[in-house]
Amino acid sequence: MKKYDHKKIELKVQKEWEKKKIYFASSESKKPKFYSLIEFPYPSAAGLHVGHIRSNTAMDIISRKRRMEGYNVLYPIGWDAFGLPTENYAIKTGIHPTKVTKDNTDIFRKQLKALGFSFDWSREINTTDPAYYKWTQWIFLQFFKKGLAYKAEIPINWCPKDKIGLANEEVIDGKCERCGEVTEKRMKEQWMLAITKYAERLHKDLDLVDYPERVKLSQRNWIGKSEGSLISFQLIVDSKVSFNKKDTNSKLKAKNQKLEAISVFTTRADTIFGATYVVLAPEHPLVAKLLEQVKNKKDVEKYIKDAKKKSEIERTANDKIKTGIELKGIKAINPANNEEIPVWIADYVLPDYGTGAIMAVPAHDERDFEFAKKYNLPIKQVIMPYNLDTNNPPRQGKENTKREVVHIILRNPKNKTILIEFLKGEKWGNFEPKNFIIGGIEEKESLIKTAFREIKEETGYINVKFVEEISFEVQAEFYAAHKDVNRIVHVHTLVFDLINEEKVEIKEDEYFNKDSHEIKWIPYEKVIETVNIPDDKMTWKYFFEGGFAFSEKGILTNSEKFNGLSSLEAQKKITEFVGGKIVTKFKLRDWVFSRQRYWGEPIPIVNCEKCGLVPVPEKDLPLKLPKIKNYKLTETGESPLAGISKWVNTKCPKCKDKAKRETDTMPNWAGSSWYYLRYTDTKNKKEFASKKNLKYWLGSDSKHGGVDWYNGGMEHTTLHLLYSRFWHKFLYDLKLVPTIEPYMKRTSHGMILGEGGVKMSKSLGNVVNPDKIVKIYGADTLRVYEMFIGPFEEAVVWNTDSIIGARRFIEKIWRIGNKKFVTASNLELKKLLHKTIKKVSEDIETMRFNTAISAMMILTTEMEKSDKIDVEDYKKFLKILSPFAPHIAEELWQKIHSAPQGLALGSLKARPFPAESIHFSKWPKWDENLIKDDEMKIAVQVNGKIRAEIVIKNIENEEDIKKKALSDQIVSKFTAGKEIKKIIYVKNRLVSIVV
RNA sequence: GCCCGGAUGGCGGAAUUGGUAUACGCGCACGACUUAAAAUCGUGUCUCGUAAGGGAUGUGGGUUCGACUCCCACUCCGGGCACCA
Repeated sequence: MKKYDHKKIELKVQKEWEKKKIYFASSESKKPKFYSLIEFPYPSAAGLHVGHIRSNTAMDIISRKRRMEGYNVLYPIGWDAFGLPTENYAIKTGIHPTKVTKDNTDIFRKQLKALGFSFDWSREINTTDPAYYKWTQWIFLQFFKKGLAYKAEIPINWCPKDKIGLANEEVIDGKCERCGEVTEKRMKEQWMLAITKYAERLHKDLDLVDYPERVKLSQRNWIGKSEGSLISFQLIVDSKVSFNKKDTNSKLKAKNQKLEAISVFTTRADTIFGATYVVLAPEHPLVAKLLEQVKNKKDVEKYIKDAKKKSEIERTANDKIKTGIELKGIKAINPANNEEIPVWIADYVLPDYGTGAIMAVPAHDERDFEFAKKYNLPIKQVIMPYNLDTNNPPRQGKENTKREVVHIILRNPKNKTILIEFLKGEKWGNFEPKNFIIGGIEEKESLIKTAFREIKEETGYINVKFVEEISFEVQAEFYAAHKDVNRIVHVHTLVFDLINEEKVEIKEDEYFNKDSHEIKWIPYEKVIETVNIPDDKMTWKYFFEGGFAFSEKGILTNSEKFNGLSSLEAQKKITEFVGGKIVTKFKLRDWVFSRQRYWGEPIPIVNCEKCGLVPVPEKDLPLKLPKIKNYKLTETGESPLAGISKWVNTKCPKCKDKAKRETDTMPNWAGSSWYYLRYTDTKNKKEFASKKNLKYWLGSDSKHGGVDWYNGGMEHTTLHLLYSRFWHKFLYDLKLVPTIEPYMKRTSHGMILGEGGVKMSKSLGNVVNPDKIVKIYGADTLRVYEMFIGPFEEAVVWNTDSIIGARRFIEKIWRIGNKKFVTASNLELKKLLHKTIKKVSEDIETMRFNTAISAMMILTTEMEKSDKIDVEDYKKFLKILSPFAPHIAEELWQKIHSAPQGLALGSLKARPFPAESIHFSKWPKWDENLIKDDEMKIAVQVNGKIRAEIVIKNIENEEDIKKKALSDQIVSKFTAGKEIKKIIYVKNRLVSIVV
């Protein structure tokens, strides 16, 4: 037999496939359809990346398997060719982007064909083709007509180097995603798409689709849905400032001096009694109005001006210190308790989230806390942590008793220690508490008086001095064994200092005596690790660190009639009480849709002085990009199109007067937002795709239809994937697509990293050239290698040295083809084959390609050893191999069909394609009976340690197996003289003996 | 800071989801074939120990007859978000 020659085989097979157009997907078929999709590549000058090959091969394997399972498969390919790199290249070289794109796609096409992907090349699309972008523009006009595409003067992220406005998503760490230049804010009139109108549906419909959880999660986070309350705070002229203090009617008059009310958004209405000030964003529209009433107008104006000047980097810097300024002479009224509280302006409040104004609750919000500390604003606790004692939880059926309790931090300031009580014995179950001095408050007794009494009773110290009450209360619930009741205690913590060591004798009783009770002085820094009840731990931390914001939910305190409610209950009740409204807000912003660049779809709108923004009539689409000589950017930030007066100056489609064209182009996310729809009907001149074809390829079940399987990168989760879901939903609303979601199933490949575990990049010089690998090892080897390299959904490191393993596997398959085949079967081998069919069939579905290949490697090793291979078995093996290594599988398949039985294949020259392609043969089924083993080895454990291995037969019952295990020589050595307590038998796995 | 991943031999990675840890591949060592080399095939390859046996899945604890797998605390690495009230 001739040596395996990948070059000859692969080229021949590929030509044959192309000639017979075997991957052509007809939209008229009785077969069930399967639409598999990869993200179409951007045809960069660098050529195909090994990462492209990874995801393309994976979906190729799935597509090929589906064809063999009888599906009519659409596996299309195209080019996402608009965008900056091509344009920048054009600027540098003067070569027209169209030409650059053509050259690059030619290279990509050749490379992809060399890898043997089963794309339907007749459906190739290109986003820069006017026949394609005609429909991108057409869809944009539909957005415009529905009022979802609009122009707005907004601060945009401006990259001074690329001279382009960027969407928030394209700014990474305040820098341009493409060139790394620090971006700045600029006010600019931009085209926007109202994706926020779809926020709720984009969020909710994730329930319908089969995406990886982490993808759903990050989309949900990006959309950022939160439910909260809108609450109005009445603003008034500060009574103290405006009126003479002697005026007895000052409060009344102040009430008459009502200003505007401000609406705040909060998710924590339960904390409103702790709202000690309100804050407006510097950009808040009300600020200008209020300025008239403000006493410190000049300072406030200066602050606002400075805030605007700050760059994005400065505003979002990690260690940014919060700044703000009070609006003097103005107060807000907290609607919960009618207290007058100050009004501030600060840039930590974002203008475009919620209402651009907040109620600040420093005790329960970290940002407000930080701000309050800096400007000495009051901090008032209204939420108590709720500590359920897990060592000693409340018991069902026991009486619940409420108690006010005081915990005392008794300090010895001389040696910086505090007193901790140690309770011993089993009074608290098997938990031994270590805590501060604790005492219940007797009726009508003050906290301080109680504390003095408890200190004396429990420690004997009499000379102590009250220092302060910690403004951090806690609620705890536990079972009090000595009283047989459940306790709900409200803990107040007081700090005392020891003046001297003078003591009286301690009275002992049953609960409280020397044997069970001990007191120790613990240094400050050891308190946290010593104390073991959560209440004291938290309170100490609060005291020692000088306070913190407790931002979790809990139980209300200092909130008048709402005291004792849980946060959740209180949110609704308080919102109602203050006349607020429950609303939903989203983090998602509208999509900035303009780019001031040349190489994109022109926005088909005409600016007419009389008629305003007028859409280009649909019959005039596509609005083609004009040919220009100079792609250089304008200093004004306008698109290069603005310089082509012949193109810009046009007539208004409505009134026929002189008008100017829109010169902005669309972002490169536009073409990719709907490309999967065009694939269903690439040549259609009347519609972006016919309803018939859409219905065939997406399905007619609106809730459960769409592309069957879409694989792509994690980096597109919040960009492309979200954008295209938005477009699709919009088109669904226009009844132009049959399903509410574009993609039924989404999977994500991991990146291929360069050697050393770093990203492949030109600058690091670790980019692997796939052409070279294909030349040396062949496409089949490269495909197998990339699938074998590691788990598909995780990042893997490229290692050129390991490719040889994949090549050896392919060569081994070739050598097996040189064996003499028989019709008699080798049962052991047959069994292994069927196990492998099962494994490969299942692993492909879960994208565990690496273990599928591993199983086939084991099978081929056994095949090569065997001198009897049933030709039908070998054919089955070739079938399961064929999605992974389609060329060699096809070649051997064709040889078998031209070989007389019993003859080594190698002696024959295969006529090309005497039989139908292997890729349309029937996917083999495994025989369950052949998979079962009638004899197997299982392990025997004694006390959890593996001691022996026994052989059992399928037919043996559990008792026999246990007996066999016990009678084993080695096992009996370990069980000798010991009592057997338990024997556990796990079917077909092991016997575990406990002695 | 928050969210999501991850950590297993010299290396890439397996482990039926709680049941014989290290499958498969790379590398390495030895052997066969060869005048020789390459290729190929075979054998071995976590670790300590002559053996019996012991120890190992980032660290420390826990649950269990039994833990890479579950729970708690932590370390390191990768990715995303970042004042979203």
